[in-house]
Amino acid sequence: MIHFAELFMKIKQTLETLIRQAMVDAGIPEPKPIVKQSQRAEFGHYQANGVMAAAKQLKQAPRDLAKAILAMLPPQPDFSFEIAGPGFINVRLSNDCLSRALSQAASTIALACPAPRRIVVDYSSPNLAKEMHIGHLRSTVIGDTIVRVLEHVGHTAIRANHVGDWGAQFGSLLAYLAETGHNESAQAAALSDLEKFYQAASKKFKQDPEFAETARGYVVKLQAGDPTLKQLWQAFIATSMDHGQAVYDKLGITLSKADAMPESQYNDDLLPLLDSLQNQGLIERSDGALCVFLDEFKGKDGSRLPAMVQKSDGGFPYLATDLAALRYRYQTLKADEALYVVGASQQLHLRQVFAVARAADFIPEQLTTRHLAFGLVLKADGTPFKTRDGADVKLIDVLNEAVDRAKTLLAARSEGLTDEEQQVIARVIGIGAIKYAELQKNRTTDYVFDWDTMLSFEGNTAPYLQYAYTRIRSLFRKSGASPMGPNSEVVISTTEETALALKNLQFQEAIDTYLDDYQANVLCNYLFELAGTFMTFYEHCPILSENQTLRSSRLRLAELTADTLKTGLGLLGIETVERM
RNA sequence: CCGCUCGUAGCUCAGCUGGAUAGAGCACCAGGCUUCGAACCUGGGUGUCGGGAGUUCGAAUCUCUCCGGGCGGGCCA
Repeated sequence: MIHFAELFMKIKQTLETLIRQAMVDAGIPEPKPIVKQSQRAEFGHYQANGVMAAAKQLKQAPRDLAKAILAMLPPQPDFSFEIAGPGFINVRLSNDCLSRALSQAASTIALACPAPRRIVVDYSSPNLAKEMHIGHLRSTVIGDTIVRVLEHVGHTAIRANHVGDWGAQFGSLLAYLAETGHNESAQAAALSDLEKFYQAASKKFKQDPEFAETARGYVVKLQAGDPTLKQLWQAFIATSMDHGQAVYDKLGITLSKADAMPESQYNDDLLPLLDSLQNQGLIERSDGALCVFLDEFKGKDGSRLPAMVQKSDGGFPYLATDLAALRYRYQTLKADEALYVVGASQQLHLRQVFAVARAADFIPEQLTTRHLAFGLVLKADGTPFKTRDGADVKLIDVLNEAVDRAKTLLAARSEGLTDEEQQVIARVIGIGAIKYAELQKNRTTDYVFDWDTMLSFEGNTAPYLQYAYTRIRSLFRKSGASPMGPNSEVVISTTEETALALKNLQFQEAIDTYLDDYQANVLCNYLFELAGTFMTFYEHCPILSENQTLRSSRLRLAELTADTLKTGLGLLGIETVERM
């Protein structure tokens, strides 16, 4: 008999353990059961694929070995096993087992994490002095999902917003303002004005070598602590941070100003860091700059790839800052793990950061570092997402458009909603659609941003999931039923009920799979399947017209589904509404 | 030239610690609302899994090679 309190939503693990033991008992030295959810209903609910490989090793007939393994299993009233094909073991859970698992389930909330870790998640990381643009969407949304899930399963997630407040871009901005006499007005300027200055400045930086030289001088002056420049700079930062927070609030991102760990905060660490590298003999002067050359970045032809830690003019490139930041994550934040939600274009850079930090012993072996890369945001025609004149699309404009579009669609479909309700619902749907469209695709590839797809309200979209949720809520409104609660009985007789019960019980497995590689599409697909399974159940299984036992059982099944949907969407940072 | 990454249905994408007949959504076609919300459900798929070779009982998945796209490769970040 299975102890549900322990195995609830850990079906796969339970089977894995069970079958592994049976394989050992059947004389297999190092068994790999390879338990997976079955792809087809005819192959049961789960299948173990490991018998064939083991049979090969032992030089036995696979089906005979499968039979021997099953013979080693203690009696299993909850599972039925079947040998199929060349030697698969197909497993089916009994309806009674599913029913008991659900009846004893307090909710679909995950179990406590057995080994909590401190995990720093670097995400969003906008450059200050500019408005946030569409390019910041991916890191922000992907990263926010990661911290939500980590916290959900009991880890300590430390949000790290590595905002760019300190570098050459500020040098050219300050130089430009000084040259054009805009210093006074810039002090009080809105961010959009600052951005214009910034664009003009970076254009000049590229075209005018003399100006570029001046700009670099300003960086050095700023880094040396020039009071006038510093005051101006602080005004820029404050304006930018306000803007950033407004975008986060609108997008429903859990970042706050307190999570900002700006580049400038590592300013005082850079020289000591350089010293440390020097003392360890890792530094080499090359063309006037200080570089670290590691063997692992050597080309086949012997060419060496430098990791530059100080420029020839004495300034520090971002590698130096990122090294200091990584060391800070270990020394000060006491991280067990550092995740970087940063674009794929930074792959080489981050590999260098990790490698140099390890070579210099800034971080210990057991601290795991991971670059969670993602691709670009493209338009439907496959070109980068820019305005017609090639400028970055402002993130706040995208969010507003999403809400506007959702409101239009809502007005055409919904009845009986007040303007105020429509406003709220349009925000939840519009923002949810953007986030879901982003998360639903594989993180690593480029992503096509398409309004019509994400807001079509059909197919694998946030509105479909939100709609499934409102249907369940409506059921409870309609019936006047009070919440069923954890101990209400679930009876399962139809295939639709079996499917829905099983799906609900697989929530934790979806989360586990997500945590392997932080691919949110795993969670999205799970929720989409859950919603689809519910819709099928809903169409085929009458609820309110049934007798008391069946009625409350099915209401409970619906309620559990609503809980799972709401929790799951919540992990993706997507809200639900009672009606839409 | 070197490195990383991707190439799966008309389109957007899953599947990749090797497993059964490669799956979804969109679009398209045909059905289903006097009954719990039809933003839904049911049925309809002849795909060189970029090409080739290799490893294996078995390859979309692993290895090699070629082709094609994207992104990187010392003084921007």
